[in-house]
Amino acid sequence: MRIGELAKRTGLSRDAIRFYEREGLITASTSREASNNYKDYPEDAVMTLEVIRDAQSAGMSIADLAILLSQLSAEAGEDFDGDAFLATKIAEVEARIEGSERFLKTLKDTRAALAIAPYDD
Amino acid sequence: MRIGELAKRTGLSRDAIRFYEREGLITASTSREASNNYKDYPEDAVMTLEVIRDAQSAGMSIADLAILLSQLSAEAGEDFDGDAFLATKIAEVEARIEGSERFLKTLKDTRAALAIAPYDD
DNA sequence: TGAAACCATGGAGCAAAGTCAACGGTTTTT
DNA sequence: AAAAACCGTTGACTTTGCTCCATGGTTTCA
Repeated sequence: MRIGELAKRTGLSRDAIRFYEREGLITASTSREASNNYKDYPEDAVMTLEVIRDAQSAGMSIADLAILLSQLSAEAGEDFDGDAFLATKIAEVEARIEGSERFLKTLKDTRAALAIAPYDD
Repeated sequence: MRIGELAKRTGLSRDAIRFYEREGLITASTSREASNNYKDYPEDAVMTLEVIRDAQSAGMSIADLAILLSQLSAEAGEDFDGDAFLATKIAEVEARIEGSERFLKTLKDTRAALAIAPYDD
C-alpha cells in the first residue's frame, strides 16, 4: 500500500511514517514496478506501527525500537544476545508501569479530595 | 535543605532540580538568613520530586505537571475547573498504561519465542 | 484536460527536557 | 589558610522525535 493509506489506517502522519522508515523501523519496497517511484508498504507495516505506538507509551526510544524490531523478526538462535536486551527492556517497562500506576493513584486521590468539598469557602 | 542534599536524596541532578524550580514545580525560600544566597528546599520537595518522577513515567509533560501540582496543593473548591483537567489526565494515563501493557506482552512473547529454540540452526 | 490530490527527497526548524560551561561567591575540609 | 567542594545565575548547547517547506514528478477526479 502507499503511504497515504498507511497514514490513514494508523492515524500517523506521513512525515512520521517516513521518519520511522529512515530509522529502519519499517521497510518499503521502492523499485517495484519501476514506473513511478512510489514506495510500497507491506500490509504488516500497520501492525508494526501499532507496536511502535504502544512501545512509545511504554517509553521506548526509537533507537531501542530499531533493535527490538530486529529481534521480533529474528530467527530463533541468532548469535547476538537478544535475551539480555529483552530482559532489560522488560524490567524497564515494568518499572514504568509501576510508576505510572502510582501516579494514577495520586491523580485519583487528588480528584477525590477536590470532589469532597468543592465549594466550602 | 540545600540543593546538594536534595539531589542526593532523589537521585536527580542539581541542574534538573533547578530546572523544575524554574518551571514552578517546586519552590525554595531564598532570602532566609540573608547571609549567603543559598536556597533552602523544604522537606516535602523530596516527595514532590518523587511524584514528578512517577508522572514522567506516565508521560506527563512539565507543563501539565505545573498545573497538576497546583491542583494537588489546592484548597478544595477553587473556581478553576480542576476536575475536568484531572479527568482528562486520568484517562490519558490509563491509556498509556494499557499501551505499555500490550507492549510488555509483546516483549515477553518475543523473549519466549527466542528462548524456545535458541540454537537450532 | 486540467485541477486537485498524492508521492519522494532534502533540509531547515521546533518543542521538550534537560545538560554543560563559565563566572564569582560561600562553606567545608585538611 | 589553602584547597576542595558546594552554591547561584546566565546562557549556550544537546538530544529526541518529529513537523514544515520547497521542489518536482505522478495519479486521480471532475
